[in-house]
Amino acid sequence: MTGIEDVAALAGVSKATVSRALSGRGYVSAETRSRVEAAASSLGYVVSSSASSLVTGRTNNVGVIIPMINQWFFASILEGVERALLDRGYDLMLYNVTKTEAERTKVFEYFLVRKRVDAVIAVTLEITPEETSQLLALGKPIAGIGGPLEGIPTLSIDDVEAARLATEHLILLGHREIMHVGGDVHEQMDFHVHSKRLRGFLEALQSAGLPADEHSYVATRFDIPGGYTVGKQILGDPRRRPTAIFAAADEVAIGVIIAARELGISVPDDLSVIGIDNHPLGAMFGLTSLEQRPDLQGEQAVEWVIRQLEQPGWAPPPVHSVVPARLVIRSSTARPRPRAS
Amino acid sequence: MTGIEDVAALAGVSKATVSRALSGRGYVSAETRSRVEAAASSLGYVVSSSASSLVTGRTNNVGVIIPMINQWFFASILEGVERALLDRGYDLMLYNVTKTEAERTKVFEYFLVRKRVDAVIAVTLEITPEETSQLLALGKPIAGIGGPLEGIPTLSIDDVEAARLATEHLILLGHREIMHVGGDVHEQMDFHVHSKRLRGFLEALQSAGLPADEHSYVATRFDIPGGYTVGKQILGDPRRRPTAIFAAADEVAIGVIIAARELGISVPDDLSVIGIDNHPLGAMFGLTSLEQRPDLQGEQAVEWVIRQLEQPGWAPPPVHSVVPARLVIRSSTARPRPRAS
DNA sequence: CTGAAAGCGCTAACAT
DNA sequence: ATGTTAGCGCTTTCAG
Repeated sequence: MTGIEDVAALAGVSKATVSRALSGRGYVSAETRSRVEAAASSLGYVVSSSASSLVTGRTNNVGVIIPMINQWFFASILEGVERALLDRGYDLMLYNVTKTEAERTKVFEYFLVRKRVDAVIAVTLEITPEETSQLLALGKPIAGIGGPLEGIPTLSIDDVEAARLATEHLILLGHREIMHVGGDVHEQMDFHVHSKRLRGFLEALQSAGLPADEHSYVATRFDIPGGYTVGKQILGDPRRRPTAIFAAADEVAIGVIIAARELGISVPDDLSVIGIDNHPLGAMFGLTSLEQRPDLQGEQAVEWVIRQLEQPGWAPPPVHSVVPARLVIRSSTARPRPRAS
Repeated sequence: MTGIEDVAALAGVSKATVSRALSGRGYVSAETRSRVEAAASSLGYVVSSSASSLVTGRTNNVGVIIPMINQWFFASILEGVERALLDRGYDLMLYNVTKTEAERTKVFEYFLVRKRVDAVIAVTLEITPEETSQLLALGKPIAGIGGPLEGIPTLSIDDVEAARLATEHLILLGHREIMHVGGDVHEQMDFHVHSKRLRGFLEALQSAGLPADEHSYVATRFDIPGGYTVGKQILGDPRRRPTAIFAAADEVAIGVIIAARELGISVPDDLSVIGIDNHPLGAMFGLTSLEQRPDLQGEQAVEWVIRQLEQPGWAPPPVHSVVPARLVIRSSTARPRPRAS
């Protein structure tokens, strides 16, 4: 394996100069630099990251802890993080920590045990206070996405606001019988997403002077089958059927629409459905949705940690800060035509 | 940061002994070992991976190159790979290489440039011969999943056989008008999956003495919307409608079923649909499916590369070897009742 | 079974 | 602007 010494010899300079020329740190004359670069590439030289990490203390790796990969939201975040990281010249170490205790400890051990990452990005991680302090004890930049992590700067959209916007959109279209299909407020891994979206919904109704009771809201699993099941129930009885539904997530909304279509209910003609996320499948179902860009959140988190790495002293926005996603009503997709009023 | 020297001092032994005790390599008396371990954990000592990599030449990292994350098949592989790697004590470096040229070269540069992985797993990577040789030139264990990579041991299911099994299942149930909805044979990133599944389908028909013409097969995009679009076309005309459909992937099958239900066609009563993959959403649509376990392929690939790492001399099965997935007909879900004979 | 010592390949002062 | 030199923290002969 060709090392820095070979390059130095070929270029007729010292190892130090090669290091400076290739890393861009320190003064090197343009002429020398190009000679070194030529030598390096002709030899196919590449720095040994272990050697350079050993002396600099920097690994150029960022660890990502994520609870699942096989769901649109999480996969999107991961894609965004990966893209941003690669772009900035960092590598991504993936830790898919599931709920099982054994795996959790293993991951935390690895992180704490191996000093191989410069920073950590934690995605909707549900962790105990002690796990948090273990993370913090690393003394490395950390950013969270999607769930407030006590003591850790976290990114997420403004759920209350998003829900309110969605609901107001329906109200503006003339709907008065609007129902909310959301997640179970008592669910694990909630991070108050469900309760916040419910709150935004209720606030919007209230502002518009519309009544809200326990029939205005129903909880289900946060995926397509969840929405489907509930959709069949809600829409089965024509007398109780709302004219519009605000689903807390596109996946739920899609389930509802599938159910509706099977029942011969046309969306959006007979029933308006709006969701949050802008899930790619939405287009197929004529779904109106507020755009949440998990990939952008991922990119943002990367910015946060890298900025801390590269300009010491800089600190991300305070704990639990909430960065609103771009909320876009794709009105072209939504043409609700309420029967009521 | 506490180093090996501190541990040695506290345990009253030399650095060398600490190293042996903690790494498990070399002779250390049981008594000494436990003293060292106690010292290490009381100090919260962890080895510096850069230092140890520098001297051993091993990083304990495996690189994974994958073209996309946000799709069931790919995410499943990634989950399987991650699980297996974590289990064996390796870390996973993720490289999501999309089609854009810039990103590709960047990834390949990183791999070639940084010597930070011990092995590489390439998922359905469509690479040029020179990229292949770049990979091979790394001189590190490599395994591919899903697409035959010239010169690289690759895992995939037996597509022809899977398609044949699925089709035979329908034939056995009495169907004679069976249609295949598959991917476009001329598609990029094909790896012959589409043509192989088509071939298996045709062979099954032929063996059963059933006719097959150009109307027996239709190509579409390999996802839910793709299946939906085609479903509407195929099933719209009651006279041409087949009694059964073999979809080349569950996602396509699900699209077809959604279309069928909207048309008032009951699955599986009026129409049998079978797919390949055992996609989790299948259950919601009463879909019969052959089980493909991408996560298991991921785990297998990990075994291959790690085995090469840990027992030099061992070699994985020859190039392009095909490992059949577990093919499970979930007959409980499928109750086709053909109108024809 | 344990210790001493020689690096692994590079970077960062410090000189020049 | 470039060269010299002293390690970074660990593993691994080689002695004992």
